[in-house]
Formats: sequence, C-alpha cells, structure tokens
Amino acid sequence: MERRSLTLEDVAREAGVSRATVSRVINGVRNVDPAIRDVVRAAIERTGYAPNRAARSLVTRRTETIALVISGAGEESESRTSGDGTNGGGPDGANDGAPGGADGADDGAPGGADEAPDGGDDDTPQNAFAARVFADPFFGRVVSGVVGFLRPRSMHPVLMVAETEAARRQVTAFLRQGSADGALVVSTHAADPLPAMLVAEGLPAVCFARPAQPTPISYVDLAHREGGRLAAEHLLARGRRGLASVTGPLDLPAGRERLAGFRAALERAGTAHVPIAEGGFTRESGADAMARLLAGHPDLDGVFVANDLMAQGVCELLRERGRSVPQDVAVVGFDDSSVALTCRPPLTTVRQPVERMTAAMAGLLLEHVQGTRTEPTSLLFEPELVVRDSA
Amino acid sequence: MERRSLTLEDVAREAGVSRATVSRVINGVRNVDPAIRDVVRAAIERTGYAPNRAARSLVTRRTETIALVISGAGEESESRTSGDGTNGGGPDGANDGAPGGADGADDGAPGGADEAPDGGDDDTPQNAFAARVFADPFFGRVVSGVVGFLRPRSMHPVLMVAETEAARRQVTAFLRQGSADGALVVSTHAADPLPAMLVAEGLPAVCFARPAQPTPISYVDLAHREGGRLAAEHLLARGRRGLASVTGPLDLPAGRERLAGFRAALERAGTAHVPIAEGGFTRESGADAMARLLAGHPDLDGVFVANDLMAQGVCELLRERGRSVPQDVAVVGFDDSSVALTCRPPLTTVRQPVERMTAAMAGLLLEHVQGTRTEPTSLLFEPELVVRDSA
DNA sequence: TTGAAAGCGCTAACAT
DNA sequence: ATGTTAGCGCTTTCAA
Repeated sequence: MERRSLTLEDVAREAGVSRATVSRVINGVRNVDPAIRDVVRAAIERTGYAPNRAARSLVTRRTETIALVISGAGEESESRTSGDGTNGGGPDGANDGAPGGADGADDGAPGGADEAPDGGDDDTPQNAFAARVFADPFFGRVVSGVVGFLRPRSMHPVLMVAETEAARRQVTAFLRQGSADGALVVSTHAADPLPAMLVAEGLPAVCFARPAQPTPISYVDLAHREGGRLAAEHLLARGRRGLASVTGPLDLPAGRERLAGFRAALERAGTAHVPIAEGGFTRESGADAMARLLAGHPDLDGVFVANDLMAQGVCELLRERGRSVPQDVAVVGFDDSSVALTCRPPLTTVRQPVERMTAAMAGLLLEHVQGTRTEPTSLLFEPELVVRDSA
Repeated sequence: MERRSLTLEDVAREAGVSRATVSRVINGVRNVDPAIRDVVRAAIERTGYAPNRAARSLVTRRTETIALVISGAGEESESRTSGDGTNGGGPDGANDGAPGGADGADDGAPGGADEAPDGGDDDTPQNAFAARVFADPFFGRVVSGVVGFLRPRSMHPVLMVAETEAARRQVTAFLRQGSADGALVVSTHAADPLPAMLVAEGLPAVCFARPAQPTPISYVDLAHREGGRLAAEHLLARGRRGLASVTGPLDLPAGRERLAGFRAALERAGTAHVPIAEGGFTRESGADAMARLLAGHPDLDGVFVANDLMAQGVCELLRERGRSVPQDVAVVGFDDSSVALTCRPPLTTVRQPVERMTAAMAGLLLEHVQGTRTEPTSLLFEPELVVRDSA
C-alpha cells in the first residue's frame, strides 16, 4: 500500500512532536507525558508506522534474531545419519524418484506469466546433508523448542546449515556482520569445529551436547548415563535377564555414555557381562546389529537399543526371525522420536526432552547476548522413561 | 577477538584508499584498478573485516533474508493435523511425558555456574501448533528445498509460525520493518488469511498451494488431479477392479482434486461408481475410514488413499482385519513422505516434489524482490508415481 | 519532560 | 579509476 516507507519523522510530524519523543514512546522509555504518549500512539496507529529494523539495529547493535545452525563436521557430508548421538538419526526422507520428472508449468493463475524460474541447485552434497538433517524427526523438535522460546520474545531464528569449512565461515561471517546476535549450534558430529571457531571469534553461542574437545562454551546436554540406567532397570523390572545392547557409534560420547549407564546398572544388579553390537544410529544398522547379537546369543530376552531408529530396525528383524516383541524379546529405545510411535509395537523408550533443551539453549544464549551471563554454562537434562508396548 | 568492530574506514586506512574504493571492492563493482583491488583485498584479509549488515541494509533496503512462514488459519490451532492437503499431516511427534520431569542441573562444565535460565514458555496453544507442524515430515522437505535454493545465493530463511491473528500481524510487521525481503508462505489451512494480508500490504510473497480465495499472489502447486489419475491407472494396471478411496478432507481443494482425478480416470476406464470414505489426513482417520469402506464393500481389492499418513493407518487396519497388502488389497498413498518408507509394507505412493516446489517458491520470491518479475505467477508441478510394495 | 543534533557504518551520486 | 559527500532511519547524549 504505502510507497516510500514512513519514518519516525513522519510520525513525529503527524503527532506534532519530535523524532526523539516518538522513539521514546516506541521503546517504552519512561519520562514521556502520558498525554503525549497517547497522541503519539494514535499517530503511529493512524499512519501504520513500522520502525526500520536496519536503522535501529545500526545503533543498538542488536538484531533480535539468532542463528540456528545445524552443523556437520568435515568437508564432506558423511554417511552416518546421526551425529553426536543426541539425536535420533533420520530416515532418508526423500527417496529420489526417477530424475527428469515433472516440471513447472502454468495452470492459468490470476494473471500468471509462466516462465519457470531457475529451480534451485539440487543434488549438491551440501543439499544432501541438509535434506538428511531436515528429514530427521529430531530436527522438528529442535526447531519447535527454539521457536517456542523465541517467539514470545519476538525474536526469530535464522536457519543455517554448516557442514563444510566454507559454510562454517559463512556462519561466523554472518554473526560478525551483526546479522544475528548469537548462534545455537546443533552438531551432527562429535568433531565439529564450529563451536571452537565461535569461541575463538568471541561470538555468543550455545551448543546442543558437550563439544567433543573441551571448549569454553555454554551447552545443554542430556544425562545419557542416566538414560541407560533407566532402560536397564525397566528391563530388569520386567523380569528380563538375558540382556544385550545395540549401541550407538562408540566414538561418540553419547553412544558410549548410554551404554556405560546401562552396563553400570546391570553390574549393580549382578550381571557382569553384557553382549553388545555397535550400530550407526540408522534403522538398517540396528537390524544388522541385532542379527549379530542373535547369532551369538539366541537366548536373549531383552535389548537396550541406543536410539529409536535402530530400535525400529531391531523390531523388524526380530519379527522376521519369528520372535515377538515384547513377549520373546523386550526392546527399549532411546530418544522418543516420532518413530517411537509409528513403530510396531510402539516403543518403550528413553525420552530426551529435546524441546525443553533447545528452549533452554535459547534462554542461555539470550543471557549471553544481553551480558546477563558471562561464564560458559552447562545445563544437564534428565531423561525420562516412556513406557509403551515394546518392553 | 576484536573489540570495537572494524569499519570500512579502518580497512580503507589500512589499504591507503578511500571508503568508497573498499566498498567497491567488496561489492565487486567494476572500475577498480586490479592492483588496488588486491591491496584492498589483502587489507580486508589482514584485518578480518566483516561489513556491517545493518548499515548496508539501511541504504540498500535489502536484508538478504526471507521469511519462511508456516501459517495456520484461525485464532486457535485446530485439531486437524494437515491443512491445505498438500502436505502429509503429521505424527503428533512429541507425546508429552509427565510434566514436572527432569530439569537443568550443572554437570561440572568448563567453568559453569548453574542457575537454570528460564526454560521457555511451553504448553501454549501456539507452541502446540508449532510442535505439530515441525514434527511433520513435510516440514523438513519444505525447509530442505528452501535452504537448498537460498544458501548458494547466501541468503537465509527466518522461520516464523503464524497461526493467530497476532502472529500474522507480527509477520507483516516483520516484513514492513524491512527485516526480511519477502515471505514464503506455507498454509496449513485453506482459509488462511495471511496471503491476502500480504498482498494488501504490497509485500513480496509466494505461497505453497493456491490460496482458497482467489488472490493476486504467486504460488506453486501440485497437479493433484494428475496424482489421482496416476494412482487409478496404477491400480487398474495391477488388475484391481474393486477400487475405493480414502479421501482427504473434502473442503480442501487438494482433497477434492485428488479424488476428482482418481474418479475421472476410473470413469474413463468404465467404472462409474467409486466408494469413498473421507478422512482427515491423520493415521487414525485413515484407519477409521478404511473400516467404514470395508464394512460397506468387503470385496474391494484396491484403495487410493489421499496421503501417506492415512495410508499407514489403512495398512494397519487391513492387517488387523486379516487382509494382506498388497495381495488382498492394494494400497496407493500420496505425498511420498517419510512414512511411506517406514510403513509396512513400504508404500506405493504419488510423490509430491516438495523440495523442488519450495525451491521454486524461493526462486519466484527472489524475482519478485528484485523486481525481475512483477505479475503474480503460478507454477504447477507434476506428481510422480513411486512404486514400492503396497500396490 | 522534550527537542536538537550527533552519529551508527554503509552505499551511491557526484566530482575529479 | 578514485575520492568526497550526502544521506539511509534510528537512538541517544546533551541542553533547554
């Protein structure tokens, strides 16, 4: 509607006051005569004024936006779906149908011309990484927590993907330009160099999960060990004694700790040895690992699987082998991702409060940005057992 | 590292040239002596200069970011999971475990204090909407397409959720402030007022799916009818003659059109009557609809289900009733969302090229922003049959 | 309590 | 080809 955008000046004229006064009203600064305040408010209303963000940002040095970075590790996207073990890995989502399929064409819109715009550069490895990450149910929970926290504070997240060195530089550049006030980093690999880069640049950031190398940076994390313990105790309480575990990648802290917690609880209960098979957080790797376990221990009656995706694979394999879940073998997953519900039977699983964790990340970040908090801080969240049908 | 952020001035001094020259180099404007250019580049490198986005934005009136809006319809989030029928509806994702669960606590981080920051305001209806939307596998595909297109152009999406009137105003305000150059709107309801608001304000925007009320706005859409036809022909080719359909909500264009295409193809093949049962794009509604269908037509041997989530429910119900898929009843889904793969058996389904569609949206939007394209334009994408095991 | 004025860091005319 | 300069729209001293 409006052509040249309105400025403070316009509103000031309309209200018969100075720019400064209008600015004060808008920013809720005290020391404004209530009468004048109302006049100004009316003028703003009438004109439909919206303050220019860039101009404001230029002086306040705040953008009211933060970067939400999904970060990989190396130059290449890797084959392992899930990273630091804190998330559930992802279904491959988009299975590509035959390429060269359908294309854009006009359908007689309200006045549409129909030349197709360039359709985006698909198929780059970068996009493959992005596609994989975004297809992961874990991602939705991350976003949900962040948005839930930010929105009431009228801040908004900018989504960034950073799995190459170049992309990481793009992220730091973005922040140094003052395009965002800080970064929330969700790494998909233990060796992600981004947290250290951010720290080195002195940029406010908070990580999901403790960085592999000790880094003076704030983070939230899950008490993974505790999760393993929960699983062990539940299985034990169900009367299972032939226990085993399909673990996550053991080079990941989360993979190791989930197992450690499981083992420790069993040891306490008198079970010294626990057969394990390592998986890669994907459904297939879960099935494979289960097959190996079964080969060596045909008598087992309970399995702790380090994430839900693998647990799904485990359930499928067990069914194939003619073992019913939970009657013959009880299965406990980890994450409580959406597959926990779609899985047959629905999974008993160790829930990670992802939304609460990412909301907390945003909270921490804001404190760092505002200067309310200066020391790197870590918040540890407790997992929770969700009992469904698989154990 | 750096304290007061560097400015053009600093770099200019370092390079022994004027601000303008540095600016030219940075913006790749011609008319710069190659020698000087290199000197400037070196100075930039040496100082680690990053141009201030706000300052630039203030004069260029561009932000290099666009809003990606997930938009609902009414004041309330509704119970129907999926909206315009173009997406696959969503698993409820986060089933809330008992509240008052675990909370933050320090775990002895590199120097961490441990007061918990305020953990975000959960449980608002707004968040429920957000959680539902983000848990939808469709959302990941949307984001993936957008990011894939934007990133090579070093632009970034700001994520916004707008399901209440207030939230919608927040979106328009955001754009009018010049916080983003335009908006990509994905409505979850046919009656979403946001597109019209955007048009009224003269803000650049592109929709996913044609708005319910004719609106002079650009959009991308799927040839839903064509999808219905594909399903019909496949089922026919498989020799199925007792066909039926579990439809989407028939008040949604997509729901209606998918059915219309299915029916038309069958009519062409000589089948006048097709039993249908309406579903709500959720798994449960799919199962319910299938039960109804089976009650009235125990002899059917093929079903076209208007989305994958419902198709999953359909498959489960059929199995419960002792009918095997596809032997007894062939099932064709719609969307090719991630559940198509997790479903047992994996679904034969009509694939919607969501990533390509959203990338195209971004492309259109950029053209509108740049002024390269002024007329509202629509792009229609062709669905594609993905044959797996269910039909 | 209000207004005048000085920038914030950048781009883009306009001069040279 | 390069430098000078005038803003972009806002916040924020500083005076009044």
